[in-house]
Amino acid sequence: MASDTYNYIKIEEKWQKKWFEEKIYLANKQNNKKFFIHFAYPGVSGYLHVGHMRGFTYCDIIARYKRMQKYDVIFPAGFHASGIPSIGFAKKVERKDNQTIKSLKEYGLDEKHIQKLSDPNEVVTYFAKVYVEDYWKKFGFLIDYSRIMSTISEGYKKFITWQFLKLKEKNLLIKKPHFAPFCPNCGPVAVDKSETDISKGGSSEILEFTVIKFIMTDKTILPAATLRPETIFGVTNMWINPDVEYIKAKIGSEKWILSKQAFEKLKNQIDNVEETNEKIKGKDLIGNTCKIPIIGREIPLLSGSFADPNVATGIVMSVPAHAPFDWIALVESGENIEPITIIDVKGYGTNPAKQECEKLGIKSQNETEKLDLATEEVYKNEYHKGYLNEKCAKYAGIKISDIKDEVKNELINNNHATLMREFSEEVICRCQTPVLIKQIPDQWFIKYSDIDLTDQTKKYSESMNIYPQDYKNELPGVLDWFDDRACIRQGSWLGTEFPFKKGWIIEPISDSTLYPAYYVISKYVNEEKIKPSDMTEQFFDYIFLNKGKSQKPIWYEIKKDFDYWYPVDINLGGKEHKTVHFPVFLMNHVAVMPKEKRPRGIFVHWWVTQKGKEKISKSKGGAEHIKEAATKYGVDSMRLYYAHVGSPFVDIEWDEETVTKYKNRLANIFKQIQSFKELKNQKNENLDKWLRSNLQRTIKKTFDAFENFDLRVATNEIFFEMQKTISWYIKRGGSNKEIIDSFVKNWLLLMTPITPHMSEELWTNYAKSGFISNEFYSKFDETKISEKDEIGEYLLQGVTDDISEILKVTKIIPKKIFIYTSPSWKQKIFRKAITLKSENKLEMRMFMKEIMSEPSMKSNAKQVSQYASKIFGEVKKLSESDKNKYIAEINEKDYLKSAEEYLKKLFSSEIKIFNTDDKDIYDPEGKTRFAVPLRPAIFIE
RNA sequence: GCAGGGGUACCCGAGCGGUCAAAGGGGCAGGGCUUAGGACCCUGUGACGUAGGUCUUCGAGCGUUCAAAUCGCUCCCCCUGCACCA
Repeated sequence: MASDTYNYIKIEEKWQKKWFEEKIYLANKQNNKKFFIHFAYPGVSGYLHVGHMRGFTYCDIIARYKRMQKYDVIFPAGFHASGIPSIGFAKKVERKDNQTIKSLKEYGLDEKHIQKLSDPNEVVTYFAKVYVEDYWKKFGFLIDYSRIMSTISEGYKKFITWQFLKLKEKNLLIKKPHFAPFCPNCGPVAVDKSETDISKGGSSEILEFTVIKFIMTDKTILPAATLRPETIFGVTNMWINPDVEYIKAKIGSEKWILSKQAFEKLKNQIDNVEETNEKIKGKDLIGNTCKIPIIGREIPLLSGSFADPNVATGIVMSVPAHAPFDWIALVESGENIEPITIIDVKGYGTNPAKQECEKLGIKSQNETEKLDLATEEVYKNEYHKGYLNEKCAKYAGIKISDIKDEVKNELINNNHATLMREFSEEVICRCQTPVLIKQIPDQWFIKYSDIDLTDQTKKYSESMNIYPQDYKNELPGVLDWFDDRACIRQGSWLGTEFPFKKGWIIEPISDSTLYPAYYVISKYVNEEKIKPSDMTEQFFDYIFLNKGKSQKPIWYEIKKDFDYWYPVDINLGGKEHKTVHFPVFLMNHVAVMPKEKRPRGIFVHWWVTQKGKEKISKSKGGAEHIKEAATKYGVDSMRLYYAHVGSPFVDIEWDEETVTKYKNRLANIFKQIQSFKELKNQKNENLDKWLRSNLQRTIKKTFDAFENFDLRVATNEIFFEMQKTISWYIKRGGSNKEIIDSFVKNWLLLMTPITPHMSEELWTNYAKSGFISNEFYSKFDETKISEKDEIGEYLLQGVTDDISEILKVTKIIPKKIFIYTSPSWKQKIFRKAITLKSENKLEMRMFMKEIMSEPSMKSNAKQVSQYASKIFGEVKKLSESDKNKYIAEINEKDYLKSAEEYLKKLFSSEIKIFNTDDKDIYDPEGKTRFAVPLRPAIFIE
């Protein structure tokens, strides 16, 4: 294979081997300025796909850029192994889940190894290796691999234990009852969109019903569950499903009638619940009456088939004036009951429910879809615009949005009601059992609602570098909204035992808030310079809080490290972390760490999705294995793809063809750079200076973009603009070895953070020694900027465009092209105007006077005044950069002459270049009069 | 309802007061290279135009400005989170 072919597989392997053998990734204290970057470590839940690599790649790009800017970069990584994912994975292996076994086999594991993975700890060990070897190293990441850690390691657990001791000290651990999803079979489960624990209902939410105790004549309680307790004043009747067999239960000292299903749920939520053997058919209840608590009004029990025994208590209170379901059921029942309107809303008459039903043409309680719509509409209007009316006694005149909780609390406080939690949709556990909501009487929480903590964090976040800006603006709101978080779980979870309650495990969000600090220590643990058993409270207090004294020399060494590297400069994570991980990351730092150790920056990136904005997933295809993709497209191509295909702050769609295009582009650049070797060395003063100048401008632009973590802009400059620039230079006939060399050298340096492997290869080809990854950037050199030559090329570009345009329109095949640059008097006038404008003194009368004061102008007064007035308006509109262009002293004729050969070739025509001031100009059509500065006149024959 | 983000040429997407008929891809059309190959290169791709021009366009409509895709207001539509919905 020829050396100029882009054999990315070989190249990537070769350089990774070298980097990792020489451990160039180690964080060293050398330059006295440091940069700490890390990504939100991944959970260990199985093989990752190409989407995950986006954020990791951003991190490596930034880290590599910073190290080339002479920062001591520390870029550590680890695994979030706590929680259930790895247990879930092990369980799947144990029960021989087809998908799982298949994927493991595809990855090349043998039976024996697969068997081992029924142990969660083995799962973590295995995937930790896959992540490091097959993902991170394959992508050439200069992660400090000496610091790799996992959240279930002994050392880490010590660290988390310490953190919770500190939280307790600060009174940020509190105890209160909690209601959590629970599977009777498997214990606690997490209900979230990823559905790791469950097989159905991931988007379900926990609703809080108020169960109002209606009293029957024999004192039995008829508990009606509602989300709108304030409507109690408008209740006209109850709905009982005639086809359901209800049961009687003892709740405390009370006797309740409710559905069997409701009872099963309540058993987990309320104490002293006991089933009796008594049952009663729904239809037997109908016809009885009961009393509304507080109000005492007596109401009938009617037949309502829509009362679902699976929802809440199975018994529904009827508010026909405000609930469309109730209204329609009432109409259908044929009962002569008058709805009671208790909420006045602008835009509604006396019966909002009826009104909405009529609007939507609802005729029957079976039209649930329409009824849901109507309900939503009524509620929306009432909640925001409604006031309780005079029928609501002391609550009259109060806005619904303000009253809701008040009514609820009064009912509860007077034992007229209680609460019941219920999922908004059915949730089924992985084991196929329905998930319930269970009360945990004294759950521990981290008190994120703490006002002082919240305020401090909000205030601090203002001083941080947060990307994108939108998130920075959003963050204070998120911090306010963030409520206490239950921080321990009981069940089969991996993690650290909670120091204040035996057998309970700290849950995974709470154990990953301060973890970047542990990267400083993990190195010493990995190297066995300190044993987890030595990592006591005093140890961490000393390292992190500067409390107490160093008890061993190694303590001092670690502390020096911590003080050098900490705080975090950038914590980078996907948008899913915006409302969970990042807020707790900040709040814990603010709560526990000294002020100067608080994080300095957060970078949020969006996702890689599949076509149609679907979240990438294996079942829907497109989730290419990272290892395969790396072979298919090349790692550098993928890095370039991530960096360039979209802004970091939008979702991008994974598209194989697009990745292929990037691969081709890289191959082109690779070949192009190789081809420069064959150029003959030849100078071309103007052009050379132009290239040199352009290079510096690009460097400036690229650095600026990188400094703002504007990776896409930087990448665009490097891989698109720079290629255009050098192509133009070559096309124009540029061939100066020294200049090209310097351009290429800088180009390769700039490319390195994004496509490090290719850069290394070309760097060696260019007979440079050492790793380009270890090189430093040279500073932007303003002295190499040559405005004149930049303008010259701008002029030339304009001339060629104009000629092309003329040729296109006239369809002439040119024999001779005449170019006339503008006469000096026009240039003078133009410059004059610009100067005056810059001084803010451009005014017509003065302008003319000043021009005419020159004798040479007077002799040409007519043309001069014509031109001056024409230019007057134009100059007023000029932008700053245009002004610079026009004011520069450039000999247009000479510049164009230097490009004569190029023009000749380009148009296959003879080229004649004149200045309008020249004598004996050939100008049969008097085109010279059109010549203006930087816009020569053209005549073609 | 609250909060946030959007609507840009055939498509994806950048731009976010003048350098914008609007980057960059892709698609399409033509040409080149060639073992005429889905690789690569060049040209074109709003309309009109036999001289470098003119006209119309950045969801819709008003407005601010010498100047608006870019700023303000109103409206329509899409997405995300939260709230809410027996």
